[in-house]
Amino acid sequence: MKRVKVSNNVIRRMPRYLRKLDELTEAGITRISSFDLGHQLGLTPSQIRQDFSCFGEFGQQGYGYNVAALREQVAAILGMDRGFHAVLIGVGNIGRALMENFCFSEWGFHLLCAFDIKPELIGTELSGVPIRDMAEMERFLSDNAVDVAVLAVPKEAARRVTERLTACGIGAIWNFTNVELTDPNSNILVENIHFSDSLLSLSYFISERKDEEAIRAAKAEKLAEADKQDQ
Amino acid sequence: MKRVKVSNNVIRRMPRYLRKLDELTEAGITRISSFDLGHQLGLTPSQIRQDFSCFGEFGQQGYGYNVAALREQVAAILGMDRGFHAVLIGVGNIGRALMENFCFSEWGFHLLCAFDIKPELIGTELSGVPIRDMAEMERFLSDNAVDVAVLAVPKEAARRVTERLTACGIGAIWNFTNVELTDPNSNILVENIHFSDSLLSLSYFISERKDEEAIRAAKAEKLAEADKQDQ
DNA sequence: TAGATTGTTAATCGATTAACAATC
DNA sequence: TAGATTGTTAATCGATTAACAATC
Repeated sequence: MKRVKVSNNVIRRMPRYLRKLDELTEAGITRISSFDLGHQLGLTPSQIRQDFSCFGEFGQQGYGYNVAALREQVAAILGMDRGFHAVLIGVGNIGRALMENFCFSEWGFHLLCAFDIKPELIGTELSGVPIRDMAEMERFLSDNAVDVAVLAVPKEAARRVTERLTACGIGAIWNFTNVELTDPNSNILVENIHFSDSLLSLSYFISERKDEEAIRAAKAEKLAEADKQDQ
Repeated sequence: MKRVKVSNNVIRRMPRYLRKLDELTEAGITRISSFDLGHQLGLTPSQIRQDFSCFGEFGQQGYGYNVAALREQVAAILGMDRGFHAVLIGVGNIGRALMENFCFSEWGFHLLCAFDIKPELIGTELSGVPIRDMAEMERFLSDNAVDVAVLAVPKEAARRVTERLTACGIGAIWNFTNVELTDPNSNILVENIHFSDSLLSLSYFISERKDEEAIRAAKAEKLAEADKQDQ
């Protein structure tokens, strides 16, 4: 597989391709053209072909793409076959929801264990994943090759825990706290799930639409009034 | 406030500005230049100024931006002062986590109620929010002005519930299911929280970095070998 | 006033789209 | 073979960056 520098936009589209390809597989569809795939995702055929061509030649002239083969290629591009190791920090509501509902292995990850400070949780298991004492985190991280720390601690603890993780030399953080961890000096990879950013973007779009509707309504009313005066 | 067509990228940066401005406020900082703000967010001063200039003139030559005033402008841009109404569909782990931990009102939203099908939940409250029977959803939506449905049902139910919501004429969905709801025919606003997309993007970046490291290591080894043969 | 910093126009850069030869 | 559709090159479009006059 090619690995040239690929733009962020392309990379962010890859998981969507994966999801769509899985959906097609489930629907029993075995081949698809860039035209149809683009149509289903709201993208142009050109973009589909450009995106995949960043990584190799996965299609066939006159045929299109084989769904199963393309799915495997996308999975490989995303690193789903690498078996990365993750640990979860913080077994609050979000942490528990992740352990109980989010299937790490479906995406190629192994969740080794979780950490928390609550004594009643320490030593127990959830969905087969052991919960350890937060105090043992450093030791565990030095004894085990861990690729990602899933950060699900309360807001107030976010920075302190991040410092500890950085000190351990962790390479990546999947950040569920509403704290901006991005640090220009650090080269740790941070991927954020910012619920509030997402909701506020939606809030913007709803506002925009309401304003547009209000303008349309005002125009319509003005028109109706003008009509009435004309008569 | 201006409301010209603003690009998606600009809008997605607004919530980050809001967060940073809140952080500055908490730290007691009352003014900031585009240079400093950009530095703290990893953006150029030009971009900061361009972004805000989409909505008006919020700064002052020779001074910069007043943190509190800018924060209020950004909040208004995002529609945080509009008091949008939301309902939650599905009180599983994610739904419960949202009710217990996510402060809708902090972002200007009112969570009116939640819906579920489990009899033991119906009629109870969580964080002061009543849980109703899913069967009453249509009636509730026609009796109340609801701007957003927060979709947190199991994967299998996602499409069916979306159809019901669309039939009710709901304007926006905040989608926590791992299902691609985007429908080219519908003009419903959909904002996705796709955990797996986020993790897979991170997976890509980790893979990329590991590959780069492997290449570097291979080069170093080759060099060392060449050196040994030279001696 | 002098220094700082904005808002905006112009220049650059990068991403998307279109076009088409290659070929299954 | 003819039709379909790729991969890639060139053209277009849009977003970011740089520059600078305006002005606090």
